[in-house]
Amino acid sequence: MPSPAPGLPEIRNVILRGLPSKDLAMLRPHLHSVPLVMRQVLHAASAPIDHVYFMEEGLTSLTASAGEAAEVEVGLVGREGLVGTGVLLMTGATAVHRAFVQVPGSAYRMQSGTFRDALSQFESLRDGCLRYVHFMMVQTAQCAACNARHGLPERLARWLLFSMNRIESDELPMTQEFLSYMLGVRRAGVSVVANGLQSEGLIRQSRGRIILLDRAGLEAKACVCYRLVEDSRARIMEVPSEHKLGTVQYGRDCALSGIDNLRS
Amino acid sequence: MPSPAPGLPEIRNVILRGLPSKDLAMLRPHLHSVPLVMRQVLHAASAPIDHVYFMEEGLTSLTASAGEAAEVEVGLVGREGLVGTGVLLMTGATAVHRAFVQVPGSAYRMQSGTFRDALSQFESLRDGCLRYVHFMMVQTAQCAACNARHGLPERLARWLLFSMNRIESDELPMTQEFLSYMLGVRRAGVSVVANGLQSEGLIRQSRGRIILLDRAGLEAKACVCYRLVEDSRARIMEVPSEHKLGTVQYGRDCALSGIDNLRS
DNA sequence: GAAACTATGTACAAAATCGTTCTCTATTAA
DNA sequence: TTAATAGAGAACGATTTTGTACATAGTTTC
Repeated sequence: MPSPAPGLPEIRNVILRGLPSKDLAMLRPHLHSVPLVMRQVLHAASAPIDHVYFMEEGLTSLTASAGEAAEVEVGLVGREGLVGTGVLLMTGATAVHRAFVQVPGSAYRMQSGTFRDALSQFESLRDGCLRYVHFMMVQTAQCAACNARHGLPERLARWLLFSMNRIESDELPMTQEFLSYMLGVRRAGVSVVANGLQSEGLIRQSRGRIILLDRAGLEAKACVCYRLVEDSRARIMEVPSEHKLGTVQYGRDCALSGIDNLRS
Repeated sequence: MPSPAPGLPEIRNVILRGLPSKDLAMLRPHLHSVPLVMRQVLHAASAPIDHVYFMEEGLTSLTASAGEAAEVEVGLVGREGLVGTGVLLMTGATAVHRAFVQVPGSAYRMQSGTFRDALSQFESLRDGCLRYVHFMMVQTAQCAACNARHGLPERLARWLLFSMNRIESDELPMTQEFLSYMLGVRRAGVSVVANGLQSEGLIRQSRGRIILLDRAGLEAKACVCYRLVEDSRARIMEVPSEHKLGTVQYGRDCALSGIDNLRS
């Protein structure tokens, strides 16, 4: 990891890290670091988006409504991304989805108006954000295909791996109840499948926590969607311009911190 | 319908119609009208996109791969849209999906390089296209949610209505085989459900053709997803600037041509 | 007009998922 | 310490979807 500029906290967000330092310096005064607390709603569905959030840590979930009290997840945002993409795409945009915090963390927040001004001024920012929109489309589309064709075990494995990659941890603070909600299935169904994974030694669960024990094993359980989306992320988001700050590739050959003392 | 400028064919594409006539005139030399033939592939998955297509007539389907010979539809493009959105979002973009022609028609084609140049020159074009990307995200996300939560009958009804709206016709040239492919389900399943709809008098089928008999009835069968996506399309794509050319709102209260002589 | 092909209708057992309900246990609150 | 609550495991039949197979009816080809 490169050390931060003196006096300034290090930036972890992949989009911001991809900006030329000159541009970043000019944007900096408008980026306010805010904590993200559990269940916090960053924007509601069909409501105006008043801030965008460059994720620094934690995990945010985007959901679409499938009728009465049935929300299904259509995207996950970690430090590679931005919550509030609607602002990029349309003046006075109201949100397509609901965005809420799944795993607490922090983000750099910017007012939507300021963000729009910044977009027209900085090509680097525009490029980085549009690139991220591209990735989000891949993610959502693959989610659609996966929901149509793949069984619960494969989808659950995919979701666990993808989420853990987003927060760069082998431990996921998440109840089965919530998981079922995100996948659009029954809670009891998740219970059965998760137990299967546990008895195969791939994960370990305890009330509201899921711990990865065997990454390779879980990847073998997941459907191709996992690999497709992760590879897309690497291709789309890990651009040459980020080289100067170093690159992180998770999920392929990068050992995550702490994986060893969790094994067994 | 407004009459076209003398000597020029009328433009039907919603994005192009939304452009100021001055901008459109400058783009015109780079827009080449091309026919779209059945099953034509406009771009393959993970291949470079060399042209973008502003749809004029017909229907193009975007699919994502869910493994071995399993493609699932994640979006439909009619004359409201553009095929090749990847070019907007990323320099040297390779396609996320496969795009192929479901219902023959025509489009205005433009070279990707030219399109990129045009985007940086014309704010109106950039706005219109990004707006469309926004709608595509809504569509794909709703598809993901729908695939997760809703049963085959609802999804089939949704698909039929949405497709017919896209081509502005009550008749859809489409086999059950193909339908099943798009929805990611068994062909026999579609057969049973479609028969149900037919015996309820909502549609009529004959080899490779589906005819809408009772729009209101079919809308009642469809899940909320249909309404959500159509409403989004109206909100996002039917912008004030299109007023000067007249606006079309399908699916809500607009009687489609020929609906009467098909009834009964 | 016969043959070949394509699209559709139908059937049946196997599997997956669902909705529901009931425990049991770990954690939290009083 | 006790009571209340939330998370997880398990069981039930009901429903949906699957995989597979075969029959029938339009359509095209020769």
